[in-house]
Formats: sequence, structure tokens, C-alpha cells
Amino acid sequence: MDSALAIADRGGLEAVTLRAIATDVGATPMALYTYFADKDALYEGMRDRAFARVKLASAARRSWRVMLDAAARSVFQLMREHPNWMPLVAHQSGPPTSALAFFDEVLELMVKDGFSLEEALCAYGSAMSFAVGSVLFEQMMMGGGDVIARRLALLKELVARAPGRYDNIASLASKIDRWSFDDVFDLGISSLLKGIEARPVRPRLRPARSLRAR
Amino acid sequence: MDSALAIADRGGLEAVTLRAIATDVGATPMALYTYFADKDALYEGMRDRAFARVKLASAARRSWRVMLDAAARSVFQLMREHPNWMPLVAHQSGPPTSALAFFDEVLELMVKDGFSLEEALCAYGSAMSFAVGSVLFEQMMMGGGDVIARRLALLKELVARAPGRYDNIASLASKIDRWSFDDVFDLGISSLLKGIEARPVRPRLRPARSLRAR
DNA sequence: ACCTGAACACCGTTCAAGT
DNA sequence: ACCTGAACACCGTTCAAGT
Repeated sequence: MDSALAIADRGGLEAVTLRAIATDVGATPMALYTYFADKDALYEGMRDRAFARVKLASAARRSWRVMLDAAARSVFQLMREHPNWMPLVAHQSGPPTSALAFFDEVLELMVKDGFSLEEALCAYGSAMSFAVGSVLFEQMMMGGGDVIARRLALLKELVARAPGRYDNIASLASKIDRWSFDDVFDLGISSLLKGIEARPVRPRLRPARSLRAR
Repeated sequence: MDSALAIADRGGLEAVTLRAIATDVGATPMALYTYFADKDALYEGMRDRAFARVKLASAARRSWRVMLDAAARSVFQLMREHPNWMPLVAHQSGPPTSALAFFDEVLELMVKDGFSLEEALCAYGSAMSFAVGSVLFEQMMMGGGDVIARRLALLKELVARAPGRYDNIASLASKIDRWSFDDVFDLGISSLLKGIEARPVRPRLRPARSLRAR
């Protein structure tokens, strides 16, 4: 599984062939079938192996906000370091078990803070969704490697083709020569957690009897 | 391109072979190479074709908040209706041109509301990231089809294997028999936009001279 | 239980050849 | 410019056979 992840890291997921893994670990392609049923099972194993690297423990036992922030940031950084692993995330095979304890602790802290269990679940899902989505969106906008300059050039070209139509993009493209997606992530996760903390009205679960003054 | 999207819709992206498309459109596999250079170009074309279906116009000319909410919701719904198209999103080939006008309008409205151009860019990226991430995360947690019950069973089994360790998950699993990811999306996008609206301090861009009272 | 080697059906793509 | 058909290298997987 480590060999497969390393091969994917170097040459993308399409470079992960049974023959490539076999020669890497010094075996025959068919010998691998002892350890997983088929290629889908291989992908699932790779995904769990990759997610096990997400650092959750360090932020534990603090506020749910710090925990969610740290977890989202860790997922973001991991997938950014290994962009070729991204397609593995889409492989639908249930939640990775390594996150269970962390998940439970976040829920506990949020319930202590007055959230309902369902709200806590939604908050957890939102934070993780934003984390994986940030990687996905960055990859889509930026492409692989250091093509930021190329993207900006493309953007400028598109804008130049229809003068006057995309004024804001034009001024943005001329101002920014290096766009760091870190800023997007930072604003996004902090805004999301701030919004969650503001606690939306929950009429069904807990009808507001008293109105707290701000 | 439509044929390819339809085939992917039915049988997943791995069912999209040049030979399958060829027989579908009534041609020879090699005839397709007139219309795209290789399979990566095919994927890029499919992605742009898919994204063109995102409905952006209806929410235009209103507040940036309504626009971002509608766009994120539309992306979420589109990818949910066509979960097999999801891997196309990860194909890194720059922003789809269909979103440019919408993008520009959001920027304009946000700048009018006092945001900097960079902040507006971050807000746009955050909302879109959350949208695609929600689909991705839902697919990862739920798997394909109506396997929610199976997932919950799996969750209960995992929890039962370590009694007392995952109390919150346990109570959650016993309470919820049908988990709708719509709630996660709703809470997430509203929290995110609420957080953005709250406008974080921007020391670099606009040093706060006067402190506004809450 | 674990490994091997030959074989099969299928894939993207090249090439020479046609209109 | 657009299409064809044969061929090539490669893929996941099956199968019969070994330890």
C-alpha cells in the first residue's frame, strides 16, 4: 500500500498499475491479489492509509473550534503535499476509521457548548467538506505545479478578448501576480467557524423561549 | 461530448472509452481524434460541458450573498444529480469560462459593499470550494446510491466494537435512521456566508482607525 | 496461505491509407 | 479536413499449476 501511494505521488494515480507495484516490491503482479480483492479495494486501502496521516491528536482536548480548524487545515495540507492522491478521496467507501475518536470528541465539545447533536454533525461535515473542497477547487483553478502565472495569463487573455465586460477580473489580474490559495482557505475556514459559532435559530429542536441580548 | 457525459452518467467515468463513444455516435474510434487530441482533452471538454449546466443567471443582479448561495447550491445539486461526473472536477484545466461573467458580478457587488478585491476573491473561492467539497464529502461518507442504512450499520458496528469509547457517535447512530446531507450543506453555506458578512479585520489592507461599537 | 507464468479481453494510441 | 482498419504496447483479471 505504501508502494502504491509512493508511485501515485510520483506519477499520478494512473501510474499505479499492478505491474508497477509488483516490480517495486519485488514480486509478481498476481502475488498482489493475496492482499486485496481487486483494484477498487486497493484504492480503498490507499485512501485509508493516506487519511491516517491527517494529524488530529495534537489539537484534541481543546475547543471544538480549534479542533475543527486544525483538522481542516491538516487535511488541506496533506492533500496539497500529495495532490496526486486527491482522486482517492472521491472513492466512496465510508468514513475512514482513523477519524472516529476525533469525530466523537468534537461532538462532545459542541454538545457541551449547547449545540444539538445534529448541529454538531453538520458542523463537522461542513468543516471537512470545506477542507477537501479547497484542495479540489485549488487544483481546478491552478492546475498542477507552478502554473499560477500561466493561469493568470490565460485569465488576462480571456478578459482581453471581451474588453469592458470583466472589469473586476481585469483589475484583479493586473494587480495580483502571485495568488496564494492559503488566503482563500484562511478566510473560508475562519468565516465558516465564526458563522457556526453564531448559532442559527433552531426552531424545531429548541424553541427560543428567552431572547438573549447581544 | 454529450455522448461521453451520458455514458459516464450511466456507467461511471471508467465506462467512457473511445470505443463506447464511437459505437454510441455511430462512428469508428479513430474518427473521434478529429475532435480532441487525447483522452485528457476529452475529459476537459466534458468538464466544461458539465459546468455549463450550473445555473448562475437566475440569481444575478442581486446581492453577492444571494448569488454565492445560489451558485454553490446549483453546483451541489448538479454534481449530486450526476455523481459519476465528480472526478471530472478534479481534472485541472483552469477555471471554466462559463463562470467568468458571474464571477465578475460577484466581485463588483462585494466591492460595492466595502470588501477589498482580494477579500471578494477569497469569498468566491470559499463558497465554490465548499460546494464541490460537500459533494465530495457526501460521496465519501455515503457511498453511491441508497447505502445510507448500510453506512449507519457499519458505523454502529464500529462503535459497538469499542463500547464506551464513542458515546456521541453511538447516541447519534441510534437516533438518526436517515441522514440527509442537505442539512450539512444548508448549515455550512449559511454559516460561511454569515461569517464572510461579519467582515474580518483587515489590518494590512485597511488599518482600523476607528473602533466601531457593536 | 501464498506465489508463479501463460493467456484473455480490453484499453488508448500510432500508422499508413483512403475520401 | 475527416474517416477507416489493422496493429502495438499496455492494462486488470482468470486460470491452471505449483509450494
